[in-house]
Amino acid sequence: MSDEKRKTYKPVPISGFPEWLPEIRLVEQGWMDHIRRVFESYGFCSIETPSVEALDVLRAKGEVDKEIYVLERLHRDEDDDSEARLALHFDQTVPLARYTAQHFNDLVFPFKRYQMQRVWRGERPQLGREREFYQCDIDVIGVDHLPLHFDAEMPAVIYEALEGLDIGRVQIKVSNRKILTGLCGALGIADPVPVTRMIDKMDKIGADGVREGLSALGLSSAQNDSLMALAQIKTRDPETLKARIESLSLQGDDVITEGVAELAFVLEQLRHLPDHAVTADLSIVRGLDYYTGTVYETRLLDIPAFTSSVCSGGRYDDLAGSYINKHLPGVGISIGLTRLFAVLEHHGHIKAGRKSPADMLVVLPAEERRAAAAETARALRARGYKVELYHAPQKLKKQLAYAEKKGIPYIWFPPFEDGQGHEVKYMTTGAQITADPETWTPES
RNA sequence: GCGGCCGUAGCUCAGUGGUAGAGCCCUCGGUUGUGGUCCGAGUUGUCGUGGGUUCGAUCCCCAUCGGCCGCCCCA
Repeated sequence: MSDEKRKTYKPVPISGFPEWLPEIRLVEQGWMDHIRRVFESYGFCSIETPSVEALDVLRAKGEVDKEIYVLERLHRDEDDDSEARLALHFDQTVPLARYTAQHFNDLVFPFKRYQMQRVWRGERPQLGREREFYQCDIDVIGVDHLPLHFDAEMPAVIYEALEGLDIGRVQIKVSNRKILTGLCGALGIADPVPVTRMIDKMDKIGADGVREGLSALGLSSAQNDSLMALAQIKTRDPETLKARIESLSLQGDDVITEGVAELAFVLEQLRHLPDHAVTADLSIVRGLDYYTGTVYETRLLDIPAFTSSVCSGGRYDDLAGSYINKHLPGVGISIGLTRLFAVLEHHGHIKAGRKSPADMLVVLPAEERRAAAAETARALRARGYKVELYHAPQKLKKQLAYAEKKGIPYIWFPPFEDGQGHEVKYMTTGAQITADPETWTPES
């Protein structure tokens, strides 16, 4: 190295592409492990699809409005069209559709799978809105028919997954699109999309805001009143739900009746969850156009700073119609893991873990003792501990400070001289006792 | 894609028309086999980039890039 200062690129974070320090990553990893365990406990199997799909596949469902990252080889021959254009997937539903169609004959239906992968969207980054983020999806796909039972299983799974993350009380809001779209039809509203989108903002801009918005869309005050009366229904009791819909005098519309029955069934199946955990909320619609029945959204009740949904999904009539000539209805829900994690981290709700996964640091007393210390470390590892052997025979002050900074809770002292025994030090209390690497277990 | 705010050490920020500081962090030391506290010493910046005004700009003006927030949409 010369005296002259080397030229360096200033390292800067890439906006929208989050990364964590080890002590935060440890927590995120713990979350993923927990979520995975819950998913598997309900029998969902894991699949992983490539980061990329053919661009045509991603666009097959008509969602061209998504900002898609296209993959390009630097040395691609300009005229070479032999390779399909690839792009990073923006969700896990489209890849699932392609996957299901492709492996249709080898899959067992109803196909229950989970998928925890990164997805990419080129939208403007903001807090809780990244360009690269993890989604944890569960979906169930049926052939021709999919029992409503699964619509009720989704919130049950998600409640368990989120409830174990130490993020306070979680509430899953459930609705059924048939009710609101049925009402739009009954009211003679030609294009229900802008109307439902406005109603979906209830949480954000309030009832008055929605009412104004609906008027601005050109609805009559009678239409407005009907919609608002419906959209403000919020209950977790199926009987109350039915009663309140009946009081709106909407009988006779088959679509609405069907939607109410489905939603009531879902609520009924979720009675085992705590009171706060589930509610029907008729203002929930979801933006995605392919949802046809049950829809979900999730709120954190104890963290007011977190206003957006951390987990949402719904039922769709036909998952893979673009890829296979079969009728495959499904229902799915997705945890926006990175959004959830990043926002909570930003607001100081994530308690940092340790900077190292190691349970203990084995001290290296002197170079001549390295072989013996390494043997001690192996013995402890063989008993299931995560063990780091200090790398150099430096002053103990340095070795202990190293362990302290990394948050390693136990220091193991192998013999410094022949004939001596082992000792272990508890960093939390400072206590140090003699111990045998073959039998020692930490006092709880 | 549209609108607003902001760009000074790794981080949080102060500061002045005459080429810069604090706290935290980091490194080393306070002798002989033991961390966290305390004390002492030390390193770090093209003051986002380019141009203009000026004898002189980090500070004034213009542009540009970048970041953050809101909207759209959504996890």
